Amino acid sequence: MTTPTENPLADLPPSYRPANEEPAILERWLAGDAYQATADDTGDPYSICIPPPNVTAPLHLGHALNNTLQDILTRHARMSGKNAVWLPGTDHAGIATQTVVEKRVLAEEGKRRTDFERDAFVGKIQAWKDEYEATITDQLKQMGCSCDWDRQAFTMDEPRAKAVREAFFQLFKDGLIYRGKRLVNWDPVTQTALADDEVEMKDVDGNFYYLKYPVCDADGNTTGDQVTVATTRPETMLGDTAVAVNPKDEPRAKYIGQFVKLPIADRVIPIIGDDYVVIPDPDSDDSKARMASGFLKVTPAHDPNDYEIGQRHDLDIINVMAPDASISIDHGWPEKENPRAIEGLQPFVGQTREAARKAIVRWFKENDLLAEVKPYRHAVGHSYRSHAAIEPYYSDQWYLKVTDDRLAGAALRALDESQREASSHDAFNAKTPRRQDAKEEPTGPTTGLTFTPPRYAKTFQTWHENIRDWCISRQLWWGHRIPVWHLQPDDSVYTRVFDRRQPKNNQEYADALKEELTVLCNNYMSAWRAESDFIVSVTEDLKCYLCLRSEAAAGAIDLAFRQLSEFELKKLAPGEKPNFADVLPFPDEAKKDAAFDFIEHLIWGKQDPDVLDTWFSSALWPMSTLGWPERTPELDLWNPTSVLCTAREIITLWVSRMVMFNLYFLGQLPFRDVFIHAMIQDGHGQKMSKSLGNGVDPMDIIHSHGADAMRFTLASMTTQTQDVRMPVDMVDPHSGETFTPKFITASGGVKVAAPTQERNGKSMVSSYGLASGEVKPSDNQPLARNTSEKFELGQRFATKLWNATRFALSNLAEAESDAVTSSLSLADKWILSKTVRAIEHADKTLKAYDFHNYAGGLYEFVWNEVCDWYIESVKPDIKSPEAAKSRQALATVLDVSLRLLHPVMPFVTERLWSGLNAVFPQRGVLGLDPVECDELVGAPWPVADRALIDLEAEEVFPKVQHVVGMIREVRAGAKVPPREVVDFSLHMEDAEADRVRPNLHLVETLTNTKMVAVGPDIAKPEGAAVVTGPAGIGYLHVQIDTAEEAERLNKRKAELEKSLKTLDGRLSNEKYTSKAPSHLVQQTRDQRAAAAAELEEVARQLTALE
RNA sequence: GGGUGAUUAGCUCAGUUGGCUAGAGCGACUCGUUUACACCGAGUAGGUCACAGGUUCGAGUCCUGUAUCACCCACCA
Repeated sequence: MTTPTENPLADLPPSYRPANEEPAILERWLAGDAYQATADDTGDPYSICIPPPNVTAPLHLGHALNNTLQDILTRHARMSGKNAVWLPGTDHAGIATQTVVEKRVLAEEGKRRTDFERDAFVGKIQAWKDEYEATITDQLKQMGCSCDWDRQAFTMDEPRAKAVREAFFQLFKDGLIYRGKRLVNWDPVTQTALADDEVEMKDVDGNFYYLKYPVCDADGNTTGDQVTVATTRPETMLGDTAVAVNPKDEPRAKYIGQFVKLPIADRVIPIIGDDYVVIPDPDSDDSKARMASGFLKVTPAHDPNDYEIGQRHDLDIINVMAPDASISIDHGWPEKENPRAIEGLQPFVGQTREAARKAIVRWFKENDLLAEVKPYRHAVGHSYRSHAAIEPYYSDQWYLKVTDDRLAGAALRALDESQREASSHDAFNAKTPRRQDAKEEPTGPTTGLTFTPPRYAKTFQTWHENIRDWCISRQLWWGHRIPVWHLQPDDSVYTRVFDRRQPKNNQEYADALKEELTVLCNNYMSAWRAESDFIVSVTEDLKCYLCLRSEAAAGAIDLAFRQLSEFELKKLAPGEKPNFADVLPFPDEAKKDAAFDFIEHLIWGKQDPDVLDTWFSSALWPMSTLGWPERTPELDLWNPTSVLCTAREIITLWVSRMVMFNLYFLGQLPFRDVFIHAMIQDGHGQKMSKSLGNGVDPMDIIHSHGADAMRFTLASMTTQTQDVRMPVDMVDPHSGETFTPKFITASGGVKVAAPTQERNGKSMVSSYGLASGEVKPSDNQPLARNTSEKFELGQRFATKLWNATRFALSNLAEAESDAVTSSLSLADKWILSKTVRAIEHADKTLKAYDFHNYAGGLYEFVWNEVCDWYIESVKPDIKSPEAAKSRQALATVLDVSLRLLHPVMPFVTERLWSGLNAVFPQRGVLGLDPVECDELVGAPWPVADRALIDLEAEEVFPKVQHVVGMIREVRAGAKVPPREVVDFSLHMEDAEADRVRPNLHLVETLTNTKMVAVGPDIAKPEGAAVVTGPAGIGYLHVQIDTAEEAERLNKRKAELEKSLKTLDGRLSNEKYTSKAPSHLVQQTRDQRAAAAAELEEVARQLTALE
């Protein structure tokens, strides 16, 4: 039913300008709550948690890709009738955000973090966060991301903080969080510990220094002998506590048991035997064996291997550095009473690592103790944030025991069997026990974790098989404060415990102390009616910690101790009790005496100043965004989520930890599907990053090409094997011209090469204040917008779709009513059949996360099949009364195309949808009856009846295409003017001709010819051009140059002879005909027959020409 | 040191379990502005599928080795 409206095309402008259309569409979606989901809706649940972008900076193209893919999945799920939700949010990104704010504050105010109170500085970071969270949210909205914005989360907002406290508490209670004094990866610049995966290895040029140590006896009397140790880090020798030799090292093993007198530090240290030491071998393949001296200096406080050796041999651990990695005797130096040592050390104290290294080497040289220096290139860990060299540093940190089978083991077992590699790891023989206080049976899956592409399963597996405990504390201000308070019992508690329990060792002492403190705390807490909200932990060295579950509990205890300090309890006489009653009104008055006991015997320690590693809160994301620890309907419905879509760099940092936590706390996987997509690099294969200045703001691309173009291009570039290269250009804001800056990494700086174009002899780059040569990244904030020609693909496609729709709508609107009965033409049947296949292809590719082929398939369908063939076929007659069915088909094909494309190009399809609705509201053909819908965003996904697949049409239409192709080729070759209508006759076998004959008007339409004869006995008209091909032989009735004709025919002849030779060779091979599948052999025979027939004809025509 | 991926047209990339006479987009060249579209249409050229062996009737595809590039992991003597 065509119901022409007033002038529907008035609001579909002739050319497509995304910037003119997208904002209004976005407005309509947001106002109409198009993205919202509720937990009480029916429909299969579908959920995705956004990988929360860091609030450090605006999003770049990598995010655009990541979020485009998620939006495609979400919109597809929503259209497919699922109860789909996409949960948005951002990550506080502890160290990263704090670092950028520190830099800004230093640049703008000249102040350092330590010039502020903690709360004041956190306020500054909070302001930064607010700014960038708003920017990021706006970027996502403009990209068309259909997140449920009412559910936006932040990893540090109150609901997420609650989840973090709860998770920490439970892990603490279950004994999985412990305090340990270990070597950590210390970043001396940001002065915090880093996790193993926050350390980047870089090759650096260094030296091997060979230092001579005098041998002595146990009392320090030198024997005159010397041993030579080899080291890359001479400055750590101040902390040496042994020299090690391999016991199997024949010539050197005799030194074991002797001592050396450590120079400068004036310390007598033993020579010990340890297998770890590499035996020197100048001919070895191992560079270490070539460089080794056989004597290894052991510095347990400054080298992880030495630490291990130290543990084995019970060596002292002497830290010789301050937290800023300068040489210091105030952080664990044990020999301050040795005046000779102090005197020797004095020149080095306060020097940086680098300066101390030179100074120590100089000292050894001056004292004739430097044997040799050899250059050596080796890998050194650097902070991924400050890029400073990591210092192995001995300090107290909190650890999560991820090595526990309940965590790493469970994660390993979750991996789908089809993706597991053979492994003897213990975890595969174990079974995860149910957690003690898990309240309800989990209903979700615990196994079947599947990676796409599958190779990333190996990364996951290897990581968990070699996992080490996770250092979760960070010495930062921006993050979740660790919910642990340090407790200090007074002496009377220790005495009481010791007297009552008579502990035999430290462990027993610690256990007894823990019980005692638990009773004390319990009394206090129960007076506040807050039982079981705390856990007391006592380490082996009798340090006491109190972990609190809730803010309320923390508040209660904090209140008590604030009062405590006011009363200055210490000043009271022994046994004298202050009167708390007035200031501490306990809910349970009966227990208040016991509560006072608690206050009296504990000196309130402060809350741990450290914060948690950012990834701790990220690990809870699929739970915390859905309301955990509350048992919300959302959590029940949408956890496990449907898929995690991310880049490979955070498989270990994030994916692993989400899997472990979700399994641990909820007993089920956070998701079963993990889709790992490509990374976007710049045109030179370098990773895009803001610091390199090659990061592209998606808003620039939206500005130049439109959001749909960006999305479509990104999706179609994403294949499963390769990273995506995106050459970055810049647009001159004044002239609009594009030029290509070149970015070359050079020691953290960026080189801007001369631009490709120069105007008026003046470099365009320098007109932006960018000189050629080294510039600082911060100088490189482009005034010009970035762009990339890559996005023209999507832009052209959007325009094509726009124009095809305009054509259709103008004809549908102006057409007469469909009173005359009509039937579907060959072209109609063919395109409807292809439409069904397009639906199936989209379904299949989306299910497989094959975005490249989803986008590519629709591009092919719309551009080639619909536009180039179908529309061109129906064009001349589409308005006629007889073409009513064709119009129905055209509208339907357009309808389906818009639906299929909507997930990847939501804006333009939505815009065209309203045009289609206005012009042709009731569409659909038998077998494909799309449900009407006002807005495409809420429209159902098309479902096709396979009965609409028309094999006959799919066979005949290509024959028409063949004939058309033949004619066009000759027309172009013969330089026939396109407007000129030329007669054409087609020589074809009868059976074939019968099938093609009803559709000859198509050939006429598509080639601008007039078909004068078709049949088995068509003779060549005098002087006509010959057209040959698999479809038959035709004669184009034009006068043609004989030489050109012969040349063309000879060329074709050569092609045919070549293929005939190949085919004959195959067929004459008996092994082929006997072993290859019969249908292939038959196909070869058919091909041979066709080629032979055409060759014969070509040869005959050639003879005739001569 | 270990691992993963890549190497296909001038450029950027596809190529599913071996059947290929190797494809697409961009760029190049030739024609063309007939009321959807020059952000277009029609046509053409352009490839020893990195290299060397092997398996097979048949290899871009599987196996082995080599080279180059990228990324990840690894305790800095």
